[in-house]
Amino acid sequence: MKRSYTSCGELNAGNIGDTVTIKGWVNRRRDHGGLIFLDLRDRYGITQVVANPENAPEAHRTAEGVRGEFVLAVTGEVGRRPEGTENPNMATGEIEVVVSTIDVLNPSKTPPFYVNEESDVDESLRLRYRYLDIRHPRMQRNLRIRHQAVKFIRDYLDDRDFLEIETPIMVKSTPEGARDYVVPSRLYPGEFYALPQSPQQLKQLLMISGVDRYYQIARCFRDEDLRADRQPEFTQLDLEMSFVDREEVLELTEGLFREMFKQIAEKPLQQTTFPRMSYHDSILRYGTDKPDVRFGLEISDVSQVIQDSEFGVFANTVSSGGVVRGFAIPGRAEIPRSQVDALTEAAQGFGAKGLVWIGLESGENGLAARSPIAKFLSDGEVRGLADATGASAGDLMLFVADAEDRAAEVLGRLRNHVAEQYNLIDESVHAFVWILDFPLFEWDEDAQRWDAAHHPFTSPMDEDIPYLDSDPGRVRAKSYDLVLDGYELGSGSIRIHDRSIQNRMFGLLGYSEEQVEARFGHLLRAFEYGAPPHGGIAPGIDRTIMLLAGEQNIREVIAFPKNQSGQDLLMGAPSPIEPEQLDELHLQLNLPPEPDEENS
RNA sequence: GGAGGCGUAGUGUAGUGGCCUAACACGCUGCCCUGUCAAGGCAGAGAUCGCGGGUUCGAAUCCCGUCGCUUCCGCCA
Repeated sequence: MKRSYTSCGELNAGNIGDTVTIKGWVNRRRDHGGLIFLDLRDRYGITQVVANPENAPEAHRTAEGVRGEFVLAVTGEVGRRPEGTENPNMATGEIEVVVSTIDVLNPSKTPPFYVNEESDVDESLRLRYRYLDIRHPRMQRNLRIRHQAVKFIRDYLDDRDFLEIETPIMVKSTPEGARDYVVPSRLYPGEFYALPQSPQQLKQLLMISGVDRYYQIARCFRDEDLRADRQPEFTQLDLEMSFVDREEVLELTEGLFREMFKQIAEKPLQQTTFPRMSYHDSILRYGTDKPDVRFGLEISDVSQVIQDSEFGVFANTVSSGGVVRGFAIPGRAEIPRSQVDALTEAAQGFGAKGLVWIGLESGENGLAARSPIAKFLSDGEVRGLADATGASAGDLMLFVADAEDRAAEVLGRLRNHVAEQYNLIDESVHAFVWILDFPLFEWDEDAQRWDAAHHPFTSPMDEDIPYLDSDPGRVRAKSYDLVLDGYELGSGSIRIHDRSIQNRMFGLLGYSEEQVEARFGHLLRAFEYGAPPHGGIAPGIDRTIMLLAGEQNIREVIAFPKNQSGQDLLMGAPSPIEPEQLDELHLQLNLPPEPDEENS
């Protein structure tokens, strides 16, 4: 149904002569003593209103008392602005509403920050007054993009026979994974519901239920510390399909994201067919399982090249089982000392023992090295390093010698750091990439046992099943991560539907039969009644929208987010509850001691 | 839990040992002003420089502690 009044964005020259009523907030007021101009703002735009004391003395008197953010209903005739006073910067700049009456629907206090311009205001203040912050075009746009993306997802999946099904928010606590948020039970003293970390088990049950293609825009909860891309409650596109292999999940997901970005994103995709990379390759070439492939600086292993080097650090690292890896920065051979020091410091901050740099110059016999370790390097080694990293004269090579996983991590982070530092990221595109063939298990050093890398229902690759008992670290999973611009958007896998393999998984993870029964009994019983092969994925909605909107922080695409300390500054949560509420829930508080206030 | 950055009128910033009785812009209040659109002009109010302690003849400025925000590490099957 059309609204009964006119919005602030729709009037144009075609409406000249119409009598209209527009409603909205006062964006700006310009008082000329005689004429008063008011810019009225709503979601759809801004329209100039002019109050003339000669035509409408009463309305003019009202306009004198109006201030920013007052809510008005203005009635008047749409007029063409006088020759020479049109504003080409405004969508409605050809016209104005010549006031006959102004109705102040509500006054406003002076806002604590500017609503009529974008400025870099302290985020706590924005969050405390989020309802004012959301009046900004930036937030309006972000929330609109979010709506469009979610609507696109629903339409796309609806076209492909998916059913959207809601699963409970109050579920059962499982000690797996992240810390649970829990809800005390009034009816069962001492017992608790948990909020879902994801609807993982429920969607698998829906597959057994014959739903066959399920999705949900699912709210998930994890009681872990926050980051720029992590909130304690967040939204996933949770989806699952029956009778599919990995390829079908990848194709469905890839199609969805490709079309969604084509329709909504402002930037094109670097490649419309998402590149695929094994976990192993990603760690080797990018030092991370969520590579940003919008820039080069690819990492190479040069251990073979310098294993016999006279430079002891290199040779010794390799002979003791470590690696030497590095990458080249094009055109930076002449790097000043201060920048070398800064890079070294950064690398050490990432966990490196040190950083070797080699500037390549053209010399008499080909390449010459400018480096503190130049005197230890043969011409052949310099050439070998250049070949391995793809460097040529004028480029700067950086190397780290360490244990394999440490070297990979340091270089991965250094690669991102350098790209940012030297502006090497192609910000004009989005780059998706699939990371495949993750290991099924990770070794938990603290607990001295194998842990599920994804979750315990992830299927091993068929050809790796023989190594389940003999060499668990070698077993690859039928799992996959969708990565965009260096952010992990989501993970998925083909699940185990074979009870005997599931039992072997639990055995390897060190669960006793009692633990298995207590945690997963319901799911395993369901698997005994005809579970179809199935698999799915769960991309994060907030991160996707963040990247679609070009934001650096998911709080910018969430209407009412928590701050980094996990507080809702607008509502004031968390907060104490009444003793009566505690009693009803059979709870007693066991608070940490108050900090000593004697010295304050 | 750890590391870095930040904290000065309502907002954004300047000021890094005395010239600070803390400056500038916007906002706010009052007056003037009939074609502005970041309107303009004049006048004015508004800050115990996050908080506490210390060094010093003297601290927004240096030191110590503490609190808040933020980014990262740990954590996030």
